[in-house]
Amino acid sequence: MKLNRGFYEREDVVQVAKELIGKRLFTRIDGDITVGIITEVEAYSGRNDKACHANDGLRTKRTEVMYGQGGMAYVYLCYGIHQMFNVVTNKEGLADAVLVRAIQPIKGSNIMLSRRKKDKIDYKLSSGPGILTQALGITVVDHNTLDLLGDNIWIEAGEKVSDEDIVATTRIGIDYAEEDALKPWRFYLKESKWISKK
DNA sequence: AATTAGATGTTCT
DNA sequence: GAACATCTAATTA
Repeated sequence: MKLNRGFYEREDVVQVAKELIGKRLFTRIDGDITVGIITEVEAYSGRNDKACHANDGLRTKRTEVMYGQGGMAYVYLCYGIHQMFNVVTNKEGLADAVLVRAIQPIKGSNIMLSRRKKDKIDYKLSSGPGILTQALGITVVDHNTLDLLGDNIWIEAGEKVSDEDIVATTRIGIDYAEEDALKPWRFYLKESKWISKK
């Protein structure tokens, strides 16, 4: 069962981010379906969060998707090389998003291996924001602004995860965000090996 | 094991 | 022109 619109449209991004841990992320590209369990995420808020691209009402071509309704995909290019996949949350006009940073492959790992040009299945296959998109075949041109209730990319419920199994810590790569860099808005599965960084 | 350099496009100064 | 929600391979210890 796909997660419904109401899941994404809730007000508290941090809560949505935490609940995305353990969910299953699907992509279907040219008929090939690949699936991974979400093991690591970060929350970004459009208000009072200097780390967010759309902080303080900043509206550009790139950030426009985040102002749309919850449940859309925000994919952007980072450092000119890596594509990053985010889930847009909150209602229209409020630019919040959750960055998916790592997944554990559960279906189509052979396809992921060939997309990543690897021959071994380990955490380097899909743990890290720039490489999980490679593994799942997510790109800016194909997936930015797509609806996660559609048939190309979507999220379904998975195993139940309790709060004690989730670690909350600071986000990565956002030192420029001053005091907001200290927010414990990164979440990951405590016992999982599929984590970009402990 | 830890650090460094290089790749490279979009956005903002 | 600088900074950036990063990854990899090469170098140093």
